[in-house]
Amino acid sequence: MTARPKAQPGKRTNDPEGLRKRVLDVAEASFQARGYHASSLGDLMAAAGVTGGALHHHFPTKKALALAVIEERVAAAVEATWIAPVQAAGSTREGVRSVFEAVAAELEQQGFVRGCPLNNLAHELSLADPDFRTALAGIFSAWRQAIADKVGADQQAGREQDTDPQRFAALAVATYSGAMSMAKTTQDSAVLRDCLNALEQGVSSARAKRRRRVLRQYKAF
Amino acid sequence: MTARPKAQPGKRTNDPEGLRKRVLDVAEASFQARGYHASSLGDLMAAAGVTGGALHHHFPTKKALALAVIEERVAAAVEATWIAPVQAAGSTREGVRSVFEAVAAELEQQGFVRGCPLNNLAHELSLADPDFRTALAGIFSAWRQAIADKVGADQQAGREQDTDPQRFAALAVATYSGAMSMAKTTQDSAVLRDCLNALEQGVSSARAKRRRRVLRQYKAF
DNA sequence: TTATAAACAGACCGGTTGTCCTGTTTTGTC
DNA sequence: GACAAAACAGGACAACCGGTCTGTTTATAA
Repeated sequence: MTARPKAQPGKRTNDPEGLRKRVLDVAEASFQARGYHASSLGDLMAAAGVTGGALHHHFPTKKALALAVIEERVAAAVEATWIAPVQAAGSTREGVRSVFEAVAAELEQQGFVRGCPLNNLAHELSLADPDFRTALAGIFSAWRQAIADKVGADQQAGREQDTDPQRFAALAVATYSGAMSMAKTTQDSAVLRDCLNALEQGVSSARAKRRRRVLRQYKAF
Repeated sequence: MTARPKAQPGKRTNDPEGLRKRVLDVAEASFQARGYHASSLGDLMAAAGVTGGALHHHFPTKKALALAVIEERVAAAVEATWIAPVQAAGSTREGVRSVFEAVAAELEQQGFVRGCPLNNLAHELSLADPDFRTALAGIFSAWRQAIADKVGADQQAGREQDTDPQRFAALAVATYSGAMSMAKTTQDSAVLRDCLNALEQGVSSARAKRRRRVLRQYKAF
């Protein structure tokens, strides 16, 4: 009865990749639901079924863990939720609409709004540490650029001629971010549809504006 | 040498209102810059020059302090920054434009983006506590309603006939919130102007759309 | 097998946090 | 001036946090 080797002696199996994934899963969920500062490493260890030694082996500090969550998980979430669907869509407008509707539908099905992972962490960590801010800003930049590129592709196809790609991309990202912020606070996803409709009314009427302008040019000749 | 009455004996002056104001000032600034969880009461006490007993007398818990900051300071900031200027403006569009430009100019002058007080706290606290969420949601609601009412006033003056007040208000609030989020993360206020320009292009061309529609009606006759 | 490093376990520690508590001083009221 | 309540001072404390440390087990390669 000198040394008690845990429950069963000698039944451990090293699985560094699996353990790392488990930790990231738990951290991503907890950061999303409770935020960075409100998530203690003790809670994460318990939720992931991981000891302190193992956690420290993979992520030396809490900051390193958060940085991994941002770079691997949050960036991937933005890529999967926004960038890929927009790129795959027939047009920027269709892409934006499909994302808004998909997210709204998902929120309504869940009945609970956790908010945008990127914006959640961005608000809490952007001013806390330059490394956090840089990582988060990079994701925002990629997100916005993907939409701007899509507008550019539309324009090369003869559409959206009087839409400024960068400006529209900023508007789309900002509208979604802000709508998710309101949806999270009010716990009501309806604001997403309101914003989408208002956004589309403006964008679609931009086409009308262009037609009228072209019409005037023809008249002028 | 039994009891040592601080530095100078008997030179205290009670100033409950002033002390309370000082605490709220410091808390508002710290919550804005570092967030709720990252702001310790010890830091706030030191910054405000207040002892633990005095702080506890006015704000029994940290939550009570945060609730006071939200209800008294954040709500007032939204009122002063957004609601009052929009109500005072000649039109909704002018009001929104003036607010965006005023904030952008202020940020450029400061050279630093701290973000929107309401959104900062909303992201961190909405899911943390129902009382927080309710208080924050109320501010969002008042903000949005003020803009919607202004659109309604425009419509009674014969303008913005095909603009949905609630939808446009949601879009304006969301765009600003999201733009501030990006500006904070990138530490660049330019995105505010991008969003404003994109927003105005959409909104102003909505007028064009209506004119065209009216024109068609006349042609039809 | 044996050497070697990676992977993991688990206790430990200094510092911090929010809150509470007791006591003292000031203020208002009769 | 007496008295009660409000305002304030400041220490104490238990819980918790993140990080470190030592030691053990597992995998890898020679």
